[in-house]
Amino acid sequence: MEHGQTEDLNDLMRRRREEYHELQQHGVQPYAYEFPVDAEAQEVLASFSDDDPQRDVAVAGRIMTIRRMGKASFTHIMDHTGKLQIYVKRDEVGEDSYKMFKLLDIGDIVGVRGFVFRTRTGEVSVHAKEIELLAKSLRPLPVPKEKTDEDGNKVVYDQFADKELRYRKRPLDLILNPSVKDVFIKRSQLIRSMRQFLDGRGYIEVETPVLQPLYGGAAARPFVTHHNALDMTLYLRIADELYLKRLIVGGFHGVYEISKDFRNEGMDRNHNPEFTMMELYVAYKDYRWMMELVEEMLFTINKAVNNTNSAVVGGEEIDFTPPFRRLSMFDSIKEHTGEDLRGKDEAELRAAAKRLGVELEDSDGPGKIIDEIFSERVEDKLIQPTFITDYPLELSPLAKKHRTEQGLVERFELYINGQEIANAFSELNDPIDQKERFVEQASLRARGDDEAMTFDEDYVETLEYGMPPTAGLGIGIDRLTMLLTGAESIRDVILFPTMRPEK
RNA sequence: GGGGCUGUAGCUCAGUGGUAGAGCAUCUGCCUUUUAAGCAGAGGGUCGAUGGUUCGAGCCCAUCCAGCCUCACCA
Repeated sequence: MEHGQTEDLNDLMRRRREEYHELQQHGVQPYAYEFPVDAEAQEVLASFSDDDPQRDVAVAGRIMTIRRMGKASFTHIMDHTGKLQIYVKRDEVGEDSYKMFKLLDIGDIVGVRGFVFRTRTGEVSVHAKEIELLAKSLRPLPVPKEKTDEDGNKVVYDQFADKELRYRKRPLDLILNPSVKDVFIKRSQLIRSMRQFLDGRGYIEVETPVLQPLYGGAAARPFVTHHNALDMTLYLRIADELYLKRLIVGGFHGVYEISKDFRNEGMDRNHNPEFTMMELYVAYKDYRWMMELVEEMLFTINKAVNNTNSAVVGGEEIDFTPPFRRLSMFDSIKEHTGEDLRGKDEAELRAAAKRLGVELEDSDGPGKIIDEIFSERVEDKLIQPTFITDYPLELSPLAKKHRTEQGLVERFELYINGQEIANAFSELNDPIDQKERFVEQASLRARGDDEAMTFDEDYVETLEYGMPPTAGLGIGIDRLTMLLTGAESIRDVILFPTMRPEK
């Protein structure tokens, strides 16, 4: 795709290449080897004092604006902390340097040595004594114009706002829309804080296979690949669950993994084919214990990211202060629809769905009907953090039967802002029960449900050695990031979201 | 997969059938504290692609490609 690009150079790019050669002819190396930076934009601005205006600094960054006025010019450079104005005067930097400077463009990266001062119009700037080209930019950078109006509001003209281009050309997006970087800094803080939380409790971070001979642990269609030397089909993991629980059998008391999972399904605002999941398994604990851990973890993480007890999403303020509300699935449906589905058979459930205007497939069993009603009528009303507990058994082939409620499993999902953020259960550790569940899944698959779980004999065999009671948890990192940063699309929290190739 | 919208200069966008436009960016000239700097001038286009209708298509029609929004399914 990049071959032959020299033929397609438009005038702007041709011009920059000419400048590149011209600079070389004047003995200027267009790509320097290093520059000893000793100050950053934000800090220079913050620490300036009119009483002591002669501080010398060496700063470096990308040229974002240039205003040339004959024998003197102003330029803004941007480093990783922000923008800083540079004053370049011919009589100060010298004739050769000023000639070099005139060959520079928006997008070029420069190093500047000079002293900090305040201009006549009041902007703290660096008065350049030396300016040095560090990297020539050969492609035009669509830098938007900015103005600060009388009320101090920043007005941006010709913003780089095309979503397709922003996702395809993320480096440009990061340069031109600096607030994008904040989201990914927060994402990093989120993951770091989660690790600290889990490490602090002594859980071990592990790595399990991405390439799996059998995929499992969730209901989803996989990506399929092939290993040449073994001549076998391998699947990209859809979840880590079964491997992590093997490690609990192996004697780890608590393991977690922050992993990329892959699901071969539709893409939209909430789904990317590859996404990041944290899964945690802790021996001798159940799902009730896990609720408390989740509350505490999310409160801690949000505090680390947003420095408050809450986050704002879509105009709603989400309060992360524990404890979160706990509500059984049946009670949540009763609360939001008036229908009490407890103990109802399939015909009664279908009648309730009809009353509520929830459409069903003929093949939907009782568990699926309850889930449909919940999804349609309850889910999006759960704005503040709410644990929905005790799910129908058919929907949860890896969860343990409820200790008192017939037909249910000990499972919870945490809903925040109408979205599922966490999924957890008391893990099924009875190998005989587990085998029966897999058989049930296999029959669903035979009936054409291609999201039904595959029968993992090796996993059942592992359970037969004995797995302690275990609590398991999965948290979607991308969605949690969306929640904590107020992002509206998963593509805004993934640096390089999956895109169809151009052309 | 269904529905809606979009694709024109490097960027943001006008352009309802008759010689492709604006602002910014770029280039030339002037300008030594400017800040959407300013003034004067210049260059820049396979109008997403292919086919069709027409004397004539950026515009109308069809198909395709890509994207966004939305609904359905999924974390």
